[in-house]
Amino acid sequence: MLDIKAIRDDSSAFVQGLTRRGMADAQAVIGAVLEKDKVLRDLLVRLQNSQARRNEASKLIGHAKAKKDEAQATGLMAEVAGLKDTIQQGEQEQRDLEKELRDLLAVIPNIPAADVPNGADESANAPVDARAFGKPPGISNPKQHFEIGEAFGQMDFERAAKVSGSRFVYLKNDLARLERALGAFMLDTHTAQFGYTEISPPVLVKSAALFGTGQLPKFQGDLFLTTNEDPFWLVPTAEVSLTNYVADEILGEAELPLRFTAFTPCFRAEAGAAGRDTRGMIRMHQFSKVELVSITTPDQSAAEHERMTDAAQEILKKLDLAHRVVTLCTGDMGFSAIKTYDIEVWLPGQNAYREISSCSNCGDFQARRMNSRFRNAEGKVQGPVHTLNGSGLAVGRTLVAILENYQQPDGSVAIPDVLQPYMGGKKVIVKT
RNA sequence: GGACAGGUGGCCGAGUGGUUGAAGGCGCACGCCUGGAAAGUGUGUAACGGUGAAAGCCGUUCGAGGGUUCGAAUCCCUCCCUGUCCGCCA
Repeated sequence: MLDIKAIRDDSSAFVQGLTRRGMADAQAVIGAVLEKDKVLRDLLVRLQNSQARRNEASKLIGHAKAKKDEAQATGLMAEVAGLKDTIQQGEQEQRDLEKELRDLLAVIPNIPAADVPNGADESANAPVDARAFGKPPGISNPKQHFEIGEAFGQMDFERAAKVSGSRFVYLKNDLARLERALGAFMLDTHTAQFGYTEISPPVLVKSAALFGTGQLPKFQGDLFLTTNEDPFWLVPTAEVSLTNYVADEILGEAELPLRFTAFTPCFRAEAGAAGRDTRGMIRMHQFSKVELVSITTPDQSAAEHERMTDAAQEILKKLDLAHRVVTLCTGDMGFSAIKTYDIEVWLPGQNAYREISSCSNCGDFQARRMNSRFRNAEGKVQGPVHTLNGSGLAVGRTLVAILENYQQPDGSVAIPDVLQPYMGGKKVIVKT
């Protein structure tokens, strides 16, 4: 949620920021917000004057009654009775206007940071050369991960389709264990090396949580919703559960930054993705992911963003997987972000770099929606915190990357050194 | 799911219709006291919004939303949450 006061102070900066994102009618959108805000504030001045007079008169009534001055009390009571309708009407109008203003603001995306490159789509994303790691391995006639997994008899899309439909998979045996190993390895790295606190969070959440992180109300179509009387949403990412942990709270500055990590399933409807990545495990309705979330003060968030990206990259480095990092351009960023790094891992089977992590600084955008603030050592409330989230990493896609990058000429797949302890010492995966 | 009991400031806790935004305590901040500290003692200590150059003034908020009343933390209705017991259950 954008800050209405900041919009009032410098609306052109917001028009400019939204235009950079590719919003064609940014001027009109901000104009509508300002107009609604003006109507609301005009109402508040009138309403509050009436309320002040009512309060004053009511106090006088109390005094008059105490002094047994019934005549004065009766006169004042008549006056307040006259104000009653005006006030009740005004209060209703206030509620309506506040909701209308909130509804307008709720669907406006965050403003990109100054150092985010302009652009309409992923072709304008900017490589971060200093973060690039490794070289694509020279594998002749590389197989795709699903060819390898199916040949092993450990990756079964057909049975998954029978039971659940498309975009689901059964992993079996060593591949099932590999998923669990990756989750444990990632959690261990983030907790031990980067100070994240391991969390096992809810994966069914209320609407308010999804509003807080920005998935609702605009992106309802990407989500699954249960059908019971008080429905739940299935989280599309643990970002929702981890970030909303601090919703409606005022945190002490001394306890910041908070760093949370969790290994959870994620659920995405993938509406609008028909025909994309239809084969294999790249795009599923259900997948597992290790998520990173940081809650910081405003002055820490930019540095924390770099640190979080380091943590995510560290996993790929330990696995010795070639990857590159791009800064998403204004047109390719998510709704809540002010700046995003995507980490793209090399997939020999696809002969391409594919996204395996996305690390975003959301500034105060989510904090404002969640009502998460912090106070300084003196106890003074300082305003909204900053929130960041990143994949550290997408476990399904990491498994894909391992299969494709570690495939051997004999059809087996070597297990990266750092994972062998998690695989009971096993060094290689073969057909079972 | 059923039956009770509750939801008040950073925390605990008083408060059943009229200077109560809220006693008291804890915590915290500053001062006094002390060689220094503890103890003791004094003062201060909510958020959000409107208005204003500022000081300030005003409004809203006692789980949420409605209602009664001239006036609601206090009375009524609906909902949510927490605790305890029972039932069910991984």
